[in-house]
Amino acid sequence: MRARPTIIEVAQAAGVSKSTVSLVLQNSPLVKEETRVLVRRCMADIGYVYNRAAATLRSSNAGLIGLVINDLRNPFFTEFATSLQMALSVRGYATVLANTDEDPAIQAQVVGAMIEHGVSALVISPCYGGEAASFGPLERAGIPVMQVLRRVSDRSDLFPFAAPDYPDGSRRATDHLLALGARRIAFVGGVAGQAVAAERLSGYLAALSATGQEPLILPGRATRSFGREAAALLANQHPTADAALCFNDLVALGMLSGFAELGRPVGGTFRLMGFDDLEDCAQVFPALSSVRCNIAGFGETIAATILHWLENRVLPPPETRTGVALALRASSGDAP
Amino acid sequence: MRARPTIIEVAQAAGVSKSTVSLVLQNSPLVKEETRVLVRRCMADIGYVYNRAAATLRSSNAGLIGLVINDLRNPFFTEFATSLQMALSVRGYATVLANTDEDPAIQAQVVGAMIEHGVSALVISPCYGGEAASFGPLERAGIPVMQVLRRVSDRSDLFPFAAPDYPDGSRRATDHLLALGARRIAFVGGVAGQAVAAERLSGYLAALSATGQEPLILPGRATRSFGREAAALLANQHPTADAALCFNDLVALGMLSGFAELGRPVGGTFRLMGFDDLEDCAQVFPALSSVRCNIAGFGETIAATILHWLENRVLPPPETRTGVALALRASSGDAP
DNA sequence: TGACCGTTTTGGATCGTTCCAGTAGAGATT
DNA sequence: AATCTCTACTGGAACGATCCAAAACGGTCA
Repeated sequence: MRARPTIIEVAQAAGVSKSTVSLVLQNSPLVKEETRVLVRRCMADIGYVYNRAAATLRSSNAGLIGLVINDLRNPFFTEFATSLQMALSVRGYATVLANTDEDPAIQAQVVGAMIEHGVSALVISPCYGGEAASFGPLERAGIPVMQVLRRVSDRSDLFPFAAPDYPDGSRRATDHLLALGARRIAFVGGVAGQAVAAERLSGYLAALSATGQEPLILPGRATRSFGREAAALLANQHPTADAALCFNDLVALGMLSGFAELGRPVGGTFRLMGFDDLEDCAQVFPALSSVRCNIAGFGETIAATILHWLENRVLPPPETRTGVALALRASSGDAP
Repeated sequence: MRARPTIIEVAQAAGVSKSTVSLVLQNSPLVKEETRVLVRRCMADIGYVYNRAAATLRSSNAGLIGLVINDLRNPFFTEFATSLQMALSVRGYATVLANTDEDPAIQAQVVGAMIEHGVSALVISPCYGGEAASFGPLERAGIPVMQVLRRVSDRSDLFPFAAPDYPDGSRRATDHLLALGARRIAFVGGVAGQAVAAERLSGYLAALSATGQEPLILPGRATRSFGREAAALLANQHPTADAALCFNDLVALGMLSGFAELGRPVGGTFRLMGFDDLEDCAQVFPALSSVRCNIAGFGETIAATILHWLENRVLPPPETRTGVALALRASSGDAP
């Protein structure tokens, strides 16, 4: 377990100065090709590894990006985190990840830790509540920060926001159900007062208001188990409902098993749609129609946006909406 | 966007030396309670934030733990990563996470990046292949490294291994199916030649060999879509099979929808069990029996183990197996 | 009073880079 | 021949903490 070699040792081995070695490390055009090759070979021979802590101290650019997620166990966020991390890795940045489990106190703590670690930028899918404790320190740190998937701080000038176009998605999903002849469409899941729930609900309400159909809203947690309960609730309390648009796929998948349990088929007399288009949707039976957010593509877009901001000082617009599409399958009733 | 204050400014404000401030930061018992309080207040007043890069440079302890995962989109690994990260966070460590998507080249690259960032220790659920490119640099870096969930490097002395007791789990699951009267049990999913598949298969084979029943093995990828195909395959090619133990829950969930598609009920004449006990198992219909690995608890155990190694230089045993339990539900046929 | 002791505090060296001002040397220009 | 320009390289001063040997302080004791 020897101490790892430094650029000074590399410099000695190559017979140049440490400054030259440093320039080689930065791929500076100032060094002759010949010396560059020589230095690179000496590094390999000696087993040199770059010490980023030292570089960071001097140049305050750690090559670290923070990623804070409110609920990593939810596949929607996992997919986002994974695609973002991999895109950053390709560009030479490492990702410090933290899950907050929707807890503002944990969020404040991990944001603080990330600032200490000198992350160059931060992407946050925030939890609701306790904005000041997290966004205050971030503002003081003066690093690029993007809010994604949810807007919690209203300082979109400082913390630009990006998300799929949720209202458009639910509007189109509702229109689709209406076009298939649904007369009573429920909106199931989503906690009142949360921004994402409000957005997804708004498209549903907009589409319904054009028809005169009364909304039927069953709010609840965005989980499979709530979906199951909701299936029973809907069957018992609202027998006239002939379709449901769910807050997200988890709720819809839960409803699907709830209906299976009740022995009630889905896709014929009752049409069901989810939201997010998780991988599972295509694999369950009957296959679940959903609103595709292309979350992997979204993750890559965010990676590009934040790095562009970081490297070229180009502030993104305060709000970015990415397009959504319908993924139509058997559960909404138009597949064979 | 002012530069952030340093301990020197804190020292001036508090009227002490920078050394004292440093001692306060390290919670050293050498400083008087009175001065500690004074210094802490000055830090808060000034808005001081700790600069870990500087501390790391001097003391080479970054408070960063690397976590490398072969397939983060799989909920099993997500659950592990999340619980590990949160446990580390509580202990004051930040987590640098990378997904390798089962690609040895990506793995080598991210491991290199983590070493550059000076992670103090690393936890890796490795991909198969390309051991040298990842474990060579790790050995040279001389940091604590644990292999979890999969053993790929056979240097268990250098890279201790920890995983749930897979063979025991599949043995007990198979015994359970046998006890319920299953006469022909298939093992579905898992790629031959991979260590985890071999282990999970071994318990199945061990349990069967005691009965004289012939094994029936349908190898395949550990995905929902393979599970769906396997359901059809089993129904068509092996009609005598009356039970299946799957390589993991994804395969079992896929089979469950495959059988639903075929109109064949599960839980009565055909018994199905998964492996891992993902959250979904309890929510699908019929609820899926599985082998519970308590992966959240496993994540916390690993956090404790690696930190104990790091902080107290106590090398963990070369192999650790954590207990598993059966989670019995309707799909194996003994629930009402 | 002065030597001694334990508790707190302190200045200066140090970690491994990057940055900056400057130098050496080769060729072009006057 | 002297000056200028350009390229390629260099030495030393940062960056902001930690570490260490030593000093300051207050109290005890002979």
